Amino acid sequence: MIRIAVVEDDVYLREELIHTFRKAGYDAFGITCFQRAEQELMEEKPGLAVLDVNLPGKSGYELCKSIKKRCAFPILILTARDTLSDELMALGLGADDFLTKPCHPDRLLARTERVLAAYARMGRRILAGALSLDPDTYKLVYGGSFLLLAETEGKILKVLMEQYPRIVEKGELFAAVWGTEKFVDENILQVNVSRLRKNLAVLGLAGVVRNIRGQGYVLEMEEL
Amino acid sequence: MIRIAVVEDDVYLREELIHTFRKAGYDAFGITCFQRAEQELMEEKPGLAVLDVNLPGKSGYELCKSIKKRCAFPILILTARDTLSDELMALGLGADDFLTKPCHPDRLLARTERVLAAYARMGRRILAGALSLDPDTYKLVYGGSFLLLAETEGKILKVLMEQYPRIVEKGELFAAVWGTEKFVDENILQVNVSRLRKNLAVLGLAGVVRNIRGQGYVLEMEEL
DNA sequence: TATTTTTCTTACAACAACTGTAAGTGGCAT
DNA sequence: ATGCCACTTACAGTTGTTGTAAGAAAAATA
Repeated sequence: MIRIAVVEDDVYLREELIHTFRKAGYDAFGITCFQRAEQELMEEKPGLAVLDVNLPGKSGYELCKSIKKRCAFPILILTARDTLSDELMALGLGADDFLTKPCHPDRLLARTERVLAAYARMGRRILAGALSLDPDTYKLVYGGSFLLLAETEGKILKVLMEQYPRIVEKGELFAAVWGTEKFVDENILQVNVSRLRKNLAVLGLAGVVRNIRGQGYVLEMEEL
Repeated sequence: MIRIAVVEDDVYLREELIHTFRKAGYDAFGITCFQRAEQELMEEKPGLAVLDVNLPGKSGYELCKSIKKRCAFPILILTARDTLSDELMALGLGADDFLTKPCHPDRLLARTERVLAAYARMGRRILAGALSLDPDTYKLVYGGSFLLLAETEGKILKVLMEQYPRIVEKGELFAAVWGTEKFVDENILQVNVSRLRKNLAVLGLAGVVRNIRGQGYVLEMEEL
């Protein structure tokens, strides 16, 4: 069953949204601790998130922006204000759709289904900055062109993207790629990072995989 | 430059839309012959199509539906009526977004960019019925699961999907897959079709690739 | 039913791509 | 200046993909 996170401070509206989703067969749940909303969303990894932009504390727009930088699930923005600039702002932040309160259940569900169908059809992807990686084929899409990575290189990049923008220790990489913390040969990682870098350079992504001496590897990108 | 097709019967609105797109750096053009709109769209293969649903003759909804069955470009529905049922209908037909007239240029461009970004990010795909194929990796997505095809099998399926629901002659397949009409060994096609079928069966797609004795192969699907 | 044509299936060997090993070079830090 | 860490290139084993070959099954024709 598809899980949907509802981030909304108004109790009544939140429960109504959750109820609407549950009746339609989704596994909806509310997030009430807005300080930890981002963290919770990244841990839960729902199939979709509905996000009120008028949250107390951190702006919902900020939340949307920082989630979209590295999340793989779609986000529906919900707002009371119905101005064009709000809508443009939301879409500019990478939201997948924009709905105004009050919102008819049928409209909510229609938009939800459309977004989910689009995501399902393209298959799941891992996003980090402007990079988009298919975790099954290791096809990396960036700025209109793409690159097909070999399995090992793809796995390394996948971990780096999932953890972006964190530094990933070499032990973690060994665990994720070869299934063991205890790396027999330190060199094999370097060989594959080297190959990965050479391939990324073709896309104009030279210098993106950086080594932090004694710590591990990071993805480093300026652009969104 | 990205090409945008505008299908709208009102001259003024059409020119205004085209002008808005051109000013934003798109290569927009109008389609006026609505009888041939579908055919023209399939030939032109624009990067996006804006479609008025209140066209003379064939309903815009019908047009959207039949295009979406086998097109790979996004469609924006434009309508004068602003009822919920119109919107639900449009989204149900597979439209990528829904806008009401009159539409502010900024909103139009924002929605356009969002849809194009989504398509660019997922990379181009070939659609036929409920099947979605990545023509670079030959990853086939269907109903929540997926399958990675080998190159030759993928090429065959790609041609069948591109031509869906037409029957494809064996000569065409040889031309597209091996680059020659004159097939040295008739058998190699059968071998690969056989392998393709076996793989498709895993996804529950047994019987989808059909042979028409003496003519060629077709995709046959009931569902959307 | 017998015969011919077309299509389908399985096994096998050549080939290409990917992976890890090995060995040596380069760069950073104390 | 020395030692450690990171990088690069070449090579060989392994894996998966491709086309060939040969025979079985199915459909049309007589």
